[in-house]
Amino acid sequence: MLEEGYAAVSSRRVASKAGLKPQLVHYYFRTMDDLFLALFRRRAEVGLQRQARALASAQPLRALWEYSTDPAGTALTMEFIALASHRKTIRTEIAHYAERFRAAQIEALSSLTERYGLHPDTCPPAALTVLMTSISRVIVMEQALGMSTGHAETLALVEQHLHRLEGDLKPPGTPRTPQSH
Amino acid sequence: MLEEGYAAVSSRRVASKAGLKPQLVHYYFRTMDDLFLALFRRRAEVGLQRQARALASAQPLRALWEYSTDPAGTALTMEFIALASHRKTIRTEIAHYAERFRAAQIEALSSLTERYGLHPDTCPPAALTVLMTSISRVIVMEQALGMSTGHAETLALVEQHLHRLEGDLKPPGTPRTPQSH
DNA sequence: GTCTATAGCTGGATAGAC
DNA sequence: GTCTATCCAGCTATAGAC
Repeated sequence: MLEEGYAAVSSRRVASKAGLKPQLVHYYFRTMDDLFLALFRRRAEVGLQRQARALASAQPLRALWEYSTDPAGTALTMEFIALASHRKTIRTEIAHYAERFRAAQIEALSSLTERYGLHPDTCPPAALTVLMTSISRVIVMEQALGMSTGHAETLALVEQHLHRLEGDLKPPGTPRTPQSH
Repeated sequence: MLEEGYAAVSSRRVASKAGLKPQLVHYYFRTMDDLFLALFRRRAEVGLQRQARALASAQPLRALWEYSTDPAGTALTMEFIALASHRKTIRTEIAHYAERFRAAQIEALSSLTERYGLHPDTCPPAALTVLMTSISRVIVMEQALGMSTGHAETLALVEQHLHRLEGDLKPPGTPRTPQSH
């Protein structure tokens, strides 16, 4: 899917990669759409857990931002969205999971608004999640195409806000305030 | 392309829509990629002109926003991007035109910064174009999937900023200040 | 579960007549 | 420019043997 797109994923090629006969693919997944659905669900469940860990970390916004700027993950997600645009059953499934991702983000960010002193009118949590998703997705997508104009300025803007809300970037194990032992 | 995706565009189907034989498609465009390239270029040139008109209007930001939230246009662009992800020649061409679109936006917005009293540090024109592109593209994409969570809040945020910078939405023919004749 | 065999379709692209 | 003819390849999916 990553190298040649969803349309290049055939039962023959999948079987060949697995060292099996193409008919076995149809034995496990009757249609190719069934295979895509199974693949998407497994990926989405793992992703939901990773996102939950990110949102529970010491710097939730930074962790979320790093998670959403992963190039390989974004590329595969875009491929699934392209597929979903033309298959109703897959579209329904993707929309369902995407709403779960977003709901978890909104819930986590809502509990941060007072801690961070965010005015709900200036930028409600729901809008913040859409903003972060949009920016990361489009920049990663454009990078994959070889574009770069405006990226540095936009990333600087994001970093500026992240810094204001969560301070410097700290490695995962580092406590927010130095502790003596 | 819109209904079934770029992978469903074949010389046979194109010819059939045109009431001709498939071989004629190969006569005019040796390969299918040549056909996609020609289609993309024609669309891009028209788009550049439309964008230029939008940026030269009385409310450039609003006009740009309306232009970039067109569902059909966005869907087709996303289809070309999906195609470009897997064909080098098409990727190069799309990146080239996308940079031209962006450059025109940045140039137009740069001349607006002082008129609108925008601080270049708060939001440089280059970042503003990336922001508007990102938000519109992702929201339109999500709407196509049937998602809606967070859209209202985000659109309200955009409208709020558009209003601050360019006032109310006025129909194209309406002058910014009432004029007597 | 894994295989062989097979039906039936769709596709890109070229050669050469007119 | 448009056609006929053609090659060769790829694909999904099912039936049925072992």
